[in-house]
This record gives sequence, C-alpha cells and structure tokens, in this order.
Amino acid sequence: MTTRWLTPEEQRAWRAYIAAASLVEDALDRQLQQEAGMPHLYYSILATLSEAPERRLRMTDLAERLKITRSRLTYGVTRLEKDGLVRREDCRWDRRGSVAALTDEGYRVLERAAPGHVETVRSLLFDRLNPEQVRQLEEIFTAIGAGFQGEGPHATAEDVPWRRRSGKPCP
Amino acid sequence: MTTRWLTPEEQRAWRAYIAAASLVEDALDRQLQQEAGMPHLYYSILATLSEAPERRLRMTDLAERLKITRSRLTYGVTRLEKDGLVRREDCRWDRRGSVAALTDEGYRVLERAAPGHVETVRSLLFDRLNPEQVRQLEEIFTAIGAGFQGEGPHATAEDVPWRRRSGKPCP
DNA sequence: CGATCTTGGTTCAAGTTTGAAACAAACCTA
DNA sequence: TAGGTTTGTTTCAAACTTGAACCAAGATCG
Repeated sequence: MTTRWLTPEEQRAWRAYIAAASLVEDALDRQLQQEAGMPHLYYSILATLSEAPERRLRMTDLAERLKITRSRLTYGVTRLEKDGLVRREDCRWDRRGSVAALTDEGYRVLERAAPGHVETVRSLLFDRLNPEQVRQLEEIFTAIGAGFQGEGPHATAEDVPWRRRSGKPCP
Repeated sequence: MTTRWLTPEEQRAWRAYIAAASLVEDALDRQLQQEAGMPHLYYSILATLSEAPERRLRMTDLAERLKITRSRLTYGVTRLEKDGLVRREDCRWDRRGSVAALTDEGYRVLERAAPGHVETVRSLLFDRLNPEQVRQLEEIFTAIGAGFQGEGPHATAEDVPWRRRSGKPCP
C-alpha cells in the first residue's frame, strides 16, 4: 500500500512535539547535572527506588518501571553504587537476582535535588499549560504508552516488588 | 519559598509523558537503525537538509533547527559524510563557515527510509489519537517549546538559509 | 535425576553525547 | 590598523547507550 503521509496538522504536531521534547530532556539533564551531578535517568533511578517498599527493587523490575534496557540500568546502578547512593544486595529468593537498594546517603541526595527538579519541570511544562491541557497531556500520552503492551525493551513482568519473580513462594 | 510540588494530576501527566516519550524515541531509533542504519537524529539531519533550499544548510543553522549542540552535529555530519550521504562544503561568504549538503545518495537513502519512518510515527502516535487530540498535542508542545526563546544550546540566529550570517551582503 | 530451555544479570566493543577547550576568521574600536 | 572581542566550527576526553554475547541459576520435562 502507498504510504500514508502525515497530514499538515499531524506534521505540525509532530514537529512541535519532537522539538520541544528534546529541549525539555536536555534542560532536565542540564539542571540535574548542575545541581545533583547526575543525568535525569539516574535521578529517576533514585526516585523510583525511594518509592518502592523498603526502597529496594530487583534490577529487572526497576528496568521495567523506567522503561529502559537491563544493560543500561546495570551501567547506571554501577555508577550510583560507586557514588554510594545505591547498594546492590543479592536476592535471597533467587540466587541469580540482585536487588538495588537506595542508601541513606542516596535518599538524602534525592531529597536535596528534588525541589530544584520539580521547579524545573514546573517552569518548563506546567507553568505553560492550563489544567485542561494537563488533563489532555495525560490522556494523550497514556494512549500512546498503551501502544507498547509487552513492547519496549522488555518481555516478562511480575508485580510483587522485590521478593521474587517466578513460581517460588518466599519464606 | 517552599517547593510547589506537583499536584496529583500533574504527576500523572508527567509520568505518562516521561514513560511514553522515552518509549517512542527508542522505538523510532530502533526502527531507523534497522531500516536505514542510522539513529533518529541522523535521519532528521538528512530530512532537514532535504527541505532546505538547494539541500544545503550552514552547520549552525542546521544545529539550531534540530535543537542540538554544534558539537553533536559535527559528530553526526562527520559520520554521515563518511557514509557519503552528506558532503561538507566551505561557505563562500564566510571563510569560517562550513555548509552541509545532502548528496544524491543521501537523498535516495532518505527517500527509501521515509515511508517506514512515517509508518512508525503513525502507528506509535497518530493512530492512537483523534483529530482533536492531534490539535491539542500541537498546542501543548508549541506552548512548551515557546518557553525556550533564545534558550537551548543556542545563542544567535539568522534566517537567511546558508548564504551568510552576519552583516556582509552576498554577491 | 539430567538434558534443555528460560530468566536475571553482567560484560564487552562500538557508537554516541557532553561540555569545555582550542582555533581561526570576522568584527569592532580606538 | 593593531588589538581585543565575538562568532563558527572542530577537537578531545570522559561519560553514557546499544545490542549482542555470555554466564549462572531457576524451571521443565522425559
């Protein structure tokens, strides 16, 4: 079938999106690099851990939540571990597994960085949108994200946080 | 002043956005890497050149349109030049300058890659949005992008495509 | 059991990005 | 017009990302 090119409206939307999205990511990275010495993704690793029960998550779970490859995560956690912000523990119920745990130091760094980060997100995004648009933004990207069921860099999933992944009951 | 944290609605929107945006970029990169042997940014370099008058653009202009640093662009153009898809010419009106020109080969590669790329963009984004949402998407990201006046990695600008940048008239 | 398949995670090399520093040409000013 | 500043671009080292390959340790099944 002959290509369904983008309509003019779609083109405009696409271009506006691509341009702004890249600017936003760059700005976020710069801000966090400045104030916390790490790129946005690494901040997100800390943030995600901080919300997990016991501030711990299995590597694969963490990778899935962040929508990144395990390989990328390994690299990031290794770096954060060197900085003392995260600690690797082995999973007691699956000897293959390892668990990333946020250290107290990591939690403190996160606490210190959070206000500046939120302020940036606000000034870049939400200060420029009305409440109606915020709702639209959510709907639009929820719809887009829904297109990736079982897609992305990932295959399997499980919802029990850091205890185990497959069929073995934990003590 | 005490931090203005995100409201629950803002949080939801932010998370949906961050997650989906990263999935989209990754998918785009993978698709283009597969079918054209280059990441999304490099495809965009070709695409941007193809739309410029004479399929040529000064490095700085190109960097500005793509919203990337000059350094990043240098690297990309060097790679594309090795592949024979772009050629560097010197600017006749400013001996400092260099101009990136799309080669015929580059144009052909672009033509071949375009349908698959558009198809991907469509299936990821526009197939999941109604026309109303497409309009909202444009408005939202235009608003966000507008927050970066003179920001981003760039300082100066000029609108004459590739002829010259500052005060000297061209022959 | 023991062979085999799958899953969790890391490693490695190649490619890309970053930000600062280096250069060179153009511009400005006294 | 010499000297200093700005602008256009590249270079360099360090950090990050990618995908494929690899190594264990579970799970499966005859």
